[in-house]
Formats: sequence, C-alpha cells, structure tokens
Amino acid sequence: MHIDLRHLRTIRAIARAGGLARAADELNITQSALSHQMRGLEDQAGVELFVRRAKPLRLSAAGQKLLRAADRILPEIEALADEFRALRQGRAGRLHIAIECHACYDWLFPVLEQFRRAWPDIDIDIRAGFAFEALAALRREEVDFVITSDPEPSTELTFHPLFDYAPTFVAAATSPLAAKPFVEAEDFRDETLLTYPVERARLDIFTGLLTPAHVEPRAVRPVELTAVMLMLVGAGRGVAVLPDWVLRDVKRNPDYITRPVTASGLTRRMFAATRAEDATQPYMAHILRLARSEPVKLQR
Amino acid sequence: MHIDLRHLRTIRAIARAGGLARAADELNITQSALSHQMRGLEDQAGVELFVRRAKPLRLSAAGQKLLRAADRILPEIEALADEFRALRQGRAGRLHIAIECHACYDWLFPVLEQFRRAWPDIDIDIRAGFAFEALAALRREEVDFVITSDPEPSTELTFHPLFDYAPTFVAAATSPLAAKPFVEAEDFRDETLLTYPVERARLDIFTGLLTPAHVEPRAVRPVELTAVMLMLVGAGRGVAVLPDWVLRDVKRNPDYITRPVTASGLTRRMFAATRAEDATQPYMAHILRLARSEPVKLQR
DNA sequence: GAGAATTATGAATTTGTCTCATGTCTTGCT
DNA sequence: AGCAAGACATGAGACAAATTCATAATTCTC
Repeated sequence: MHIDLRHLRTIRAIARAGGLARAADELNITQSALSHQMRGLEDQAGVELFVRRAKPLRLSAAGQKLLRAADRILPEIEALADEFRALRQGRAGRLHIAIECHACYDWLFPVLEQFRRAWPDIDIDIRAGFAFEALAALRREEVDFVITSDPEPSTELTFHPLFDYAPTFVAAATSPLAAKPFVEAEDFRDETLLTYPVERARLDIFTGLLTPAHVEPRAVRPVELTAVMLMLVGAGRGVAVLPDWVLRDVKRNPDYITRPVTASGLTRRMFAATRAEDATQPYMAHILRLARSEPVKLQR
Repeated sequence: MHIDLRHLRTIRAIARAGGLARAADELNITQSALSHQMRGLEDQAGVELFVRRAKPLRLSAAGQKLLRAADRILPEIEALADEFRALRQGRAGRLHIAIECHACYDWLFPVLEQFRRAWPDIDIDIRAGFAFEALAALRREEVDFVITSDPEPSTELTFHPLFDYAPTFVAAATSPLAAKPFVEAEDFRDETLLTYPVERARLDIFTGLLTPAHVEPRAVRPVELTAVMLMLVGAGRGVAVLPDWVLRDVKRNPDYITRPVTASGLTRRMFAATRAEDATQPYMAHILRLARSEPVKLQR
C-alpha cells in the first residue's frame, strides 16, 4: 500500500476545510488533483475514505482513521523540520569533545555547565582522547572539538588558541628541591616522576625539558587521576609537573612546594581544534569564548 | 521542506544495512537512486544527513534525528495500513445503529453485548432514531443499521426480516376489559392510551387498528420509558399496546392482564435495514443472526 | 426543476524518480 | 607508496506519477 505524507496532508485539509474544493484552495493545488489523489489511495487501500453521497462531505470510518493518523504523524514531521532548521541555523548541533589533556577536566566541566544552559539543543558529549587519535577522529567527524596543546598545520582543521599555561613543578614541602628557586632537568634524575598514563610525546615535562636534555628520571609512575597524583606528591612518593591552574589550591598548602620549570619557566599554549567548516557556528564561538575565559579564572 | 515517507524508509534501511549500496539492495532499488534521494533531502533541508568522509558510513546529528523520526512514524503508517486491511476484509468497520422502535432496546442490548465480544474492532454506536429520518440517514451513511417495522421498497437498501411479534394489549387486572378474550377498536374509546412519544404512523396500535377503524381513545399520553409505562398501566392510569416480548414478565404477574388485539391478533414483522453494499459483510451477517435469535428467546 | 456548487473524469502536461553509465573517493593490501 | 577493490556521487535519459485543464456528472438549494 502506498500511503504518503501527501495523503495525510490532504485528508487533514479536507477535514478542516470541509470539502475537496476548499481544501484544494488551502493546499494551493487544483480540486482535480485532490480528487485524483484520494481516489488513488482509495483504490490502493481498497477502502472508501469519505462518504461522497452526502454534502457536506463526511469522512468514512477509514477516512477518520487516516485523519487521526495524520494528526499524530504530521506534527512529528513538522517537529523534525524544525529540528533541521535549528541545525541549519546552528541553534542545534553536536559538540562531542575529545581531550588529550587530562587536567583539562578541571576547567572543562564548569565551561560545559555554562554552555549547556545557553545551548540546550546542542548534544554534548566527552570522549577521553587517550584511546584514539583525536585529530583524526575530528577529521572523520567522530568528534567535533578537540582540546590539545599540539596543533598541527592543516587546511581542514582550525586551531583556536585558548590560553597559555605554565607546566609547574610540584613536590612535597619536605623535598630537598624546596631549597631551589626553580627546577631543571638534572633535578629529576633522582626523583620518581608521576605522570598521566599517556605517551611521553604528549607530556609537557618530557617534550619541554627531559627529552631534549636526555635526562631520565629514576622512575616514572603513571597515575590516572590528578587528585591521586597530588596525594602521592604530598606523601613524598614522587614529584609531578602539572599545569599551573591545577595547582591553584596546592600553592596555598604548606605541605607542598611549587616551582617553575627552568629559570625562565616553561610556557605552553592550549588549543581547541575544530573542523574549519564548523568554526563559524555561533555555538562554537560561544564555547571558545568560555574556554578562553574560564581557565584563566582558575589560574589566578 | 519536502520530507517524505520514502526518505524515512531509506534512512532506516541505510542505518540497518550500514551503507547506501546494501540499503539499495534491501529496498530493491539502485544505489544511485538512494544517493540522489538523500542528496535531494539534504539540499532541501540544508543539513548533512551522514558523514560521507568515513567508512563505514555514519549518520550525522541530522541523520540520527531523521532515523529516530522514522522509527516513530513508520510503525504508525504500518498500523494504519493494517487497519485499512482489516476494514477491507470486513474485520473492522462501523455499526452505527438507529432504532425506530423504543421497545427494541430490550433485546438489542444483549445482542450488542454478544456482538461486541465477537467483533472487537467494529465501532458500535446507537442513535435514538426518533429525532430524524432513520432510513434517509442510512442512505446517507450516517448510520449503518436501522431497526424498523416499516420497510420501504428500495434498490439501495436491503430489509432483512428479523422476527414476527404481536402487538399485545396490556391493562391492569382490575380493568373491565379483563373480562374480554381479546380487545377491539371500540374498546379504546373510553381508555387512556399510553404510547411512546412518536408519530402515530409509527405506532402499531394506530396503524394496525385505530386509524383504520377511525377510533380515537379518550386520551393519548406519551411515555418515554417502557418500565414507566408498565408502572402506570399497573396503577390503572391507562392501557397500552406493546410488543409481546416486552410483556413476557408481565404475563406472569397477577396485577396485569394481557389480551390479543382483535380476535385473530395483530402480527407485525420487525426488519433490520442495511445498505445493500454492506449486506454481505460478515459482521452484518452475524448481527443479523443474533438479532433474529435473541428476541425470540424473550418471546418464549 | 433550474441554477449553483461541488466532485469526478479523461487527456495532456509537467514534475519528479529511477536507472544506466561512469566518475571520484576511500580503504586495505602488498 | 601505489594499486586494486569497494563504495558513494553525478549527469543524462527513460519512465512513472502527480498535477492541470477542460468538462461532465452529482447534489443541494430555492
């Protein structure tokens, strides 16, 4: 059977207008077309849709079933069209985020909380960016927003600078290194270094200091969670290098000391990557604005 | 926007099959057609429906919305088609009944109760047939089944004989007429006659006796309900002529007497009228069978 | 029962959908 | 890295279907 949305619209118009002629007017087609159309459906379905004998035209049992179906289905189609419109206008959309940076959860959650309120129709999700190549996933549209500190030149992707941060050394207050105004590569030789469990190429302390200096810490211990890492540091079980914003609370804690890495301090820049085509979306502009301002508050 | 059920079926097949080519196979259509089709909707709606860059093909945000809509809407269409099929096969249908005969409720309700159980998909309704021309309404398909004792020749309508009944005189046991073996026209001259509030042409006692004999009762008092009528008769406030099946209980009640009307008794035949086209429907056959057997039980 | 209004019908036209042939892109293999 | 295989895109033409136009047939109203 070949029921079609057109038939639903037509039966609805006929019921509303109370006749083919008026309904045709309403739908901006000829009365003839409606007659043919309904006739076609009647033939296909093998049922009478309305009682032709009587004026005003009345719907038959089958016609009423059709009408009820129309009243249920057409609004759904309308809603779908609205959703598409919203998508096209950028009111709705998808924002699946991949973070290559463990410590970024700290500022990302507050950012998303604000964003969610402003853009209720955007579908938000976060995918831990450690199991896969985040930028490749971005290119393949598996995610839409990647937080990374390693931009790579690309015409397809846009890298939006978010903020600068200083990978900062943190140790227990009892550490001998507390005596130094800053730490340097050699200082790590006898330390247990606590890091997130990712490849060294994505760890600031290795890319920015230890790898160029060819220094290997006494031990490198992977730790998943920032809070656990800080706990271990406080207990003197190791030292760590973390973004400054993570250490905001720790700086005021007498159990810890924080020191710049090298005399001048390391400086890194955090980026958000999007596909170039998406970069103009209003909601992208908004989350970028939030992702620039929110972490800075944490750094102060 | 020109969303169509075809698009819903297609997106569903694509999601199920995991690609245009396989989906095309499933729908018995070329891959090219699907490509064109989806492209057309994308152009119209101004949204991307799936991520083409990656294999296996994945639905975009918009595509997923479309798919969800399809999963909600297509089953409704299926259900509608099923209903049409039921209507065509005569499993479903409408049985709106008009009765011109007040006393017929007595047997009609038990009949409908049985019928309802056998044909749950038939839409049953009763419309008191007093306010309008029942047979005209039948012709105009405002009702589907008319209970009447006045058939009129028609090619369009079919009159199915149901059963014969005897309009029977009933009075209080204290009535002087109790002495007579039957009543005749002259006996009404000094009586208050209780009747249903309908035109005389539809009252058996007038059409069958009083009008031909040119006898006018002392008074004619309209009463709506059969039970009330019998109560008034029992109290000696009037006499009535009612179908025999209504008087089944009264016959065994010493407060009442019942007598044939005229020496030979009146005999009338009850009919059910349907449109000729409907007469072959299986459910019509069923209700006719019930309407023939049930009243006879009441008459015994 | 004539006129007005409404629906039905048939042929022609327009519109839209599908297929065919082929191009382009992605991917997986060596 | 290059090539073959698989999968989607594209354009032109064939085909089907929906619509229109013109007109006939109903039904209702006065």
